Order: sequence, then C-alpha cells, then structure tokens
Amino acid sequence: MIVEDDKIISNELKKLLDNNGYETSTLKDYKNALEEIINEKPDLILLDINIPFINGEVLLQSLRKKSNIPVIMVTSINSEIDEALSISYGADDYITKPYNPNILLLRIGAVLKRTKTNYGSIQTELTYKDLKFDIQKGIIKKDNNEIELTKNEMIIFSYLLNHQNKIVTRDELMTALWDNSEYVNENALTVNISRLRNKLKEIGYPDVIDTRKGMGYILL
Amino acid sequence: MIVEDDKIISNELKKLLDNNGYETSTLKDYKNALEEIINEKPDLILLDINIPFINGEVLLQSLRKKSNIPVIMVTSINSEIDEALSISYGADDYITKPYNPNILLLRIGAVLKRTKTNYGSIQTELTYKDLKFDIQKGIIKKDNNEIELTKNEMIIFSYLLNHQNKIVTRDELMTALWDNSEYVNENALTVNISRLRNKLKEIGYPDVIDTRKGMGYILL
DNA sequence: TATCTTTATTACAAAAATGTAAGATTAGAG
DNA sequence: CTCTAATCTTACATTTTTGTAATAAAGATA
Repeated sequence: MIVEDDKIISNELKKLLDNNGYETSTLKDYKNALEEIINEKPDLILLDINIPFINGEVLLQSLRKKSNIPVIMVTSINSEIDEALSISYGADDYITKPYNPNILLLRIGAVLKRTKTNYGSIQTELTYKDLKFDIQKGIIKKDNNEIELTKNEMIIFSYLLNHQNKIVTRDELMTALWDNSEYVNENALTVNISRLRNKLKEIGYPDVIDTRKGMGYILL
Repeated sequence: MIVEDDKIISNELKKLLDNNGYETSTLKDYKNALEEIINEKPDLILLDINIPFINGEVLLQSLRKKSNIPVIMVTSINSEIDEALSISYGADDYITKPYNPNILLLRIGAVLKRTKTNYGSIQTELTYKDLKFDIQKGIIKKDNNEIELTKNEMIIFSYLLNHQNKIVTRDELMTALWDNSEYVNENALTVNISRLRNKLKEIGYPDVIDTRKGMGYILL
C-alpha cells in the first residue's frame, strides 16, 4: 500500500511495483488512513512523511499501537533526525526521494523477508543443533524421527533454548511453568526435567541438559 | 560486539557504547570471527564491511546460515549498492562513517527493540483484538481474565489468526491438526472448533469464528 | 570418608485432553 | 416452503498429562 499525496510519485511507485510482481493499492491522504490500513491489511506500507494534514510519523505511531505491518518511510527531506525518528517510531526502513528504483525494490524485498515470519503470523520452527522444534505443534523433528512434547516439556525446552549455554535456575523454570500463586511440589520440576531428558535421549541427545548442582540447569 | 579493524574507531565505538549502558566486546579481524560470535552470542553485532582478509558481507552471509543475531553494518564507503547489498545479505541496519553518535545509538536501540522478541527466542505473544495470545503457554489473556487453550485449540486458533479475515477450509484445518496419515473422524474437527468457540465466548468473543457453510470458517 | 543436601527415578492416582457416536440444528438449494 | 447435506452439541470412554510421594543416586562439605 502506497500512502503518498503527490500523484506523480504515487503513480510512478505504483507502476514500478506493479511491474515487479507486487499488488498495490494507494491512499492519497491521511483521512481514514488508519481504518483503511487495518481493513486492507497490506503486506507492507510505503509511507510518505509529508502526507497532508497529519505527519506520517504520527500515523506511524498510531498504527504501531494496532499492528506490526511493515512500513518503509519515504521522504524528500534528507535529514538524519527524521531518519532516526522514523526508526524509533517503528518504521522498518527509510528511503529518501529521489530514490533509486532498484534500491527501493531491494529494500522492499529485504523488509518483507525480514518480517514475513513475524507479521501476523507465529514463528513455528526453531532450531537446536540438527533438531527442528515446532513450537506450535509441540514436536521436535530430526530427519525422519519425531518426538512429541507435552506443554510442560515445551515450556522447559523453550526456556532453556532461549538461554542456551547460560545457567537457568530452578526458580526461573518454576516461574515459567507455574503461576507462583499456585503451589506445586518442588519435585514436580525435577520430574518434568527428567521426562524431557528421556525424550531428548530417544532422539539422540542424551546429555544436553546439564545439572549445575545448587545453581540450576544449562542447555549445552 | 564490535567487529572492526581500525583500532581508533573500534575504541571510539567501545567507549560510546560502554558509556551508554551496553556491555561490549571487540574483534579485530575475521579470523575465527564466526566461531567467536557463535560462542559469545552477542545481542547485536556492529560489523565493519572492510575488516581484513574477508569482506564483511561474506561473514554476514555465513553468519546468517547459523544465527539471526542482529547486525548493523558499518562502512566508510557511502555507496548505495553496498547498502542495498548489506540489507539483502541480512543486515538489520546500515550506517556510514563518519557516524553521528546519537544516530548510531538510536539505531542500535531500534534494532534491539525490533529484534528482541525474535532473536534466538520464540515469539510468545500475538494480539487479536484486545486479547493477548501466548502461544508458548497456550493461554489467552484479556485484562484480568485468562483462558487456557489445549494443543488442538491452539493449533486451530493460530491457524485462523494467521489467516484472519480469510476463509479457511475444513481440510486445511484437518491437515494442520493431524498428519493425514492417521485417520480421524471428520467430526473431531467440528468438536474442537466448538470447544474453542466456547472458550472464546467465555472471554467475551462469542461470534468471532464464523461458519461459511460449504466453504469453511473465518476468523472475524 | 561420612554426612547432609540436592537432584533423580519410579510408580501411582487424579485431572485433563481428545476422538467417537448419536441426535439436534441450521443453511441453502430446489 | 421443504428437504437434505453440512455443521453443531452433548455425553461418554479412552488415552495422555501431570503432580505427589517414596526411595534412590549423586555432589558437596567437613
């Protein structure tokens, strides 16, 4: 979606993108821009900083409260402050007019690539050594093998994976697993670790969760 | 982590970052850079494009095969092609020397903010209207309320959310839920949808999964 | 080494998740 | 409007997940 008040530039951009395999739509002013955007859910927005009535940065700020749709700021003002501000407001990239069409296309490609796993969708696969961890289905795959993790095992494995090679205390894991409002046996964690270890062993990783007595666990 | 061969610039960068609350480490050349990076797991890398022996872009390319650690390219060559290339190789941002310290800090902040939920970690929260969906724990939160989803309900809700406002066929959902190797009753899906709907109703969203008879379902 | 504390393992029972079947509803074609 | 196919609801039985307790093993400390 192109948000740009200058019709000439807008058409130029549209033509460029249409010719390169993108579907485009255009908005000429800020009026209802937010609704239009939310409604249409474009994959990416090219946002002119100087669209009439409202500054593009204000629009970006409001948009960011509702959505993570990627935004590339387009501006004629080649000011470093604006560039930095765009980024801190949540723009995904920034380009100045006059723009080099090829650069613009590359940047669009890069932003889409960078954000496609995140925008609106859930990152489902995480890698640990040669294992693929599908958090959505709760399974770990290795070549042809595949083991299923239960919810608790998933939470523990995710947590360890997010802190790989760092020691994770038992308390941290307890908090990740259970609201500290509800009381559970201290040993419940130990049992769940044990179960996770067994499953990892099944798939050929017997000793990856190491005990650091008195400190916690570490995923190697 | 600063990867930069010019000691003066390297020290300057280090001082700037140290003074602004970051912990830094430095690498002076490409030798074993990849191992060092993988080993240390920095939160962000400032990568000089002209480090000795190997071009920074090559390093970046190899790194991207192993990790998504955010990288900001630093270069003295103010060439648009390099900038575009950096981005398409997977750099998260790009800055030219001489750099404005404040801009650099802002960009570092922006990149860290943008990537913190993704780097090495699992994106755990997704938003639907005013609900927060924690995929890792399988719970949906609304203000003080909170409902727990089972694995099947999570899979269905995730799938619908990833295709919000688009019609999703029953077959798609069946495939998302079960390997098509194992046979399950057609009705199993209906029952699971029903269960999910009840939970969504509990939390104040009674009619968000709409049936499109003969076609599938749609999340409004 | 002896002792004490931390962590592991196992078996078991309670709770939760899930597929099935039977019957009820509903939407849309004719 | 009527009929039929699609979808829904409910209840139930099986399977899975999970916490507990009792006992065992392993590390640390003296």
